[in-house]
Amino acid sequence: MPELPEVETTRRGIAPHIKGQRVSEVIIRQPKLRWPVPLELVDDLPGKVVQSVERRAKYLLIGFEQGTLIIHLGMSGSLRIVQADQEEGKHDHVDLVLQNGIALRLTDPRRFGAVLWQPKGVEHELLSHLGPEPLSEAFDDQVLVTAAKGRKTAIKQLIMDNKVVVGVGNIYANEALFLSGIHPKRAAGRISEQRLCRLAENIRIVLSRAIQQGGTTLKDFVGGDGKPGYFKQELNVYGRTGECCVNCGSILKEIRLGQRSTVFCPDCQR
DNA sequence: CTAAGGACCTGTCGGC
DNA sequence: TGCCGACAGGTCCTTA
Repeated sequence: MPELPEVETTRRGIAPHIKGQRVSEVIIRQPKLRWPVPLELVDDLPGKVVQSVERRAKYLLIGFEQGTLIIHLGMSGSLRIVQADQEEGKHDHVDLVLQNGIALRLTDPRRFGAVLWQPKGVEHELLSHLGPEPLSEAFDDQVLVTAAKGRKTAIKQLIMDNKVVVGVGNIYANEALFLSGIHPKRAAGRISEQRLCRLAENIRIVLSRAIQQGGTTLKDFVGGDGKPGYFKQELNVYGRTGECCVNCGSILKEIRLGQRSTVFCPDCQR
């Protein structure tokens, strides 16, 4: 589930519940995630106070005076606020129990997610080579132009490369390319500056609109009733293979690009 | 340096 | 109904 908009929605949802709270207990039921969950957290985290809840790319950063708890939701992860005594489900791997009686609970069936600890002072290796945030000023029009120069890579793979720009997942890569009228397979180096700028703009638009959508279901999400419904938004191409293009009516096609499903309009996207 | 593919996991769905 | 393969919103790591 988690693309950048959902991670941001999660961040906004959990922040008010955990910020300023002291950790009373850490429960690790399943340490085998993408990387082993550091078991020292069980002994070391209790007593510490959550100072900040931030996001970098799709990583959630829970800041303490002594360091940062890094959480990634992988492909199937979600974080929810629950009552600390709520019975755990099959894939509820980690609980951060807080002194106010609630717990931040990580659920992740596929276990591609991660929970890591980074002591204060040094940036974590995973975060140190990331490109600019797509919704920050650092993602200006030059970013794609520079990154695309001389590259033969398919443009879709370029915008999904975290070293170029972070947070553009499969769904929104497809959508942004559709809005820009660019064929996903087009060599990045063979796209005009003007079109690359349009693509950058559409990445911003698509992501911020999705965050707004996530925001509408924020309440339900935090209440523990379910997941954010942002993806109910109108997707133009993703998941619509074989259906009609909303622009021209042609049949949307699906191909594989770097093992990922890629949907586009063969007539609108060149 | 770039590019391509495998790896990590479980759950679900479509076809036979 | 049951089994099997393909596929799913991510991304690091190895290999060429």
